[in-house]
Amino acid sequence: MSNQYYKNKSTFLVAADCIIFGFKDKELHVLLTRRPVEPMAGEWSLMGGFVAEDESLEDAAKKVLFEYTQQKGIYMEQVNAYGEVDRDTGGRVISVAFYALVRLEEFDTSLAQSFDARWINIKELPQLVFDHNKMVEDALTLLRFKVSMQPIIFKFFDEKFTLPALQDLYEAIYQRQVDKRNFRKKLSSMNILDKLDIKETESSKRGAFYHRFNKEKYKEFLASGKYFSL
Amino acid sequence: MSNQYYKNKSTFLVAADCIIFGFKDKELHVLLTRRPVEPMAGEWSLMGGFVAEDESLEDAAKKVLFEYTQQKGIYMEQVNAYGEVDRDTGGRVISVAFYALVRLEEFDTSLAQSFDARWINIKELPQLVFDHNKMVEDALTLLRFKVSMQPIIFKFFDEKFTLPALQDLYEAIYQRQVDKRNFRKKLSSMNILDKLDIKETESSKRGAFYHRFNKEKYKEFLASGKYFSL
DNA sequence: ACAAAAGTGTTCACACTACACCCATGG
DNA sequence: CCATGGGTGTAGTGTGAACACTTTTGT
Repeated sequence: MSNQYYKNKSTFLVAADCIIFGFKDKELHVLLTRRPVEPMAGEWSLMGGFVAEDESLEDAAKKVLFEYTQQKGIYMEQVNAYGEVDRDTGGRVISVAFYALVRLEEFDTSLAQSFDARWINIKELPQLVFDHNKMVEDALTLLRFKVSMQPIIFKFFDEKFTLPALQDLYEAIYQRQVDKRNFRKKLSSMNILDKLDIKETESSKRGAFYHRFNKEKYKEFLASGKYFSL
Repeated sequence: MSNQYYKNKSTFLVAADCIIFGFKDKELHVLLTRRPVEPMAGEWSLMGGFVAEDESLEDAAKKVLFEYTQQKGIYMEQVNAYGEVDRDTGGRVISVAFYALVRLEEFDTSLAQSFDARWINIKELPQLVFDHNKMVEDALTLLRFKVSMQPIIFKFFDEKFTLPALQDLYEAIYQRQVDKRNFRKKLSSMNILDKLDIKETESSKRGAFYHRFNKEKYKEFLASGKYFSL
């Protein structure tokens, strides 16, 4: 099928590696696994898989995501391609990294166990195989940028969330404390959330009202010429 | 050399495509060529080349850059990897795009002619082969972001430049007019430029003083806890 | 009654915007 | 002497940061 001018060129294994972020215990976590194959078998690693002939890079990443989370429609974004000659000690592999945001409320922990996978606090990241630490670093940089520009922070939650939890997540992503009055003021000035009548009462006695991201309100917000900023 | 677990996996042609930006006639330009090979021979295309077995992705992009510009030490940054199954109609090719900033003062135009290459105003971008238009779009988005955050705008110039030219470039990158007093105020507040005693007298009668980006001053600026912002 | 987290407004400093005139020079 | 682009300061407005107390409720 390949054109004649494409002959005699080197070909490469191409992998899709996923930096799967989740929010848990007021901290940002990454899903890691013990690498199942040689070389470096047993070492901490990102979730990954090789790209197949009839798959796009995104398809390959989605396949990996679904395999380990069983969630569909996960928010995903490409980070970068990594292509140092010796990056993978098992052979020449070009790897394309994607980060993904998963909703931990609906995460099946038994799944994780069958893959020897664990949610690791990003503040306690171990040494990972190959250049995976660099991938996580790059993914975090991109995540921070995107969160500040687009309403993707809500994708960590399954529809509804409390403002204290949202703030905890924000603080976990940026690793810095923010004033809750200022945080709430910024959110309410955008008018993109619905306050529900229900309270979440597990993490406090008084209880915090649930809120919901309202897509319609967000469209109006954009239409008024403003830009999202957190 | 490849590990046994890597066998029986599909391999792919991998290309490095370069979005080469330059500043000319008060407008941002991209270096394009007439694609020399089938399919789509003769159509407008970015500069690109296949990655070789012993090259990193960056090496491959640098090779392409050097081939078409003969400049070394060009500022270069990865944009994204493109891997749709049918993106290249000549075969399955994964392409990694890089943007680069070249100094047009020292560009050898005879070179460009021998490659059938031309500097095209980004406001008049023609239809390009495959997904190259998307690549340029993504590169521009990234360039704009980076320029606003890091002092890379100076890499369009060969050491010295005038403030009017710098502003013209800024306006060309963002496609919007800015007030020259505000623009200069922001620059001078950072104190990262040296004003030279020489004037550039070609584009005006009075002449505009040359300035130079001062790396040492910039380090001090960063050390004082401030962040670059344009 | 008290501990623990939720919720709420105001003030101040700084950064961004808008805006208009004089200067130097070549022709 | 005039046309062309280079160079300069100020006032007003909006945005981000700092800051403390009251409310609710389970124990």
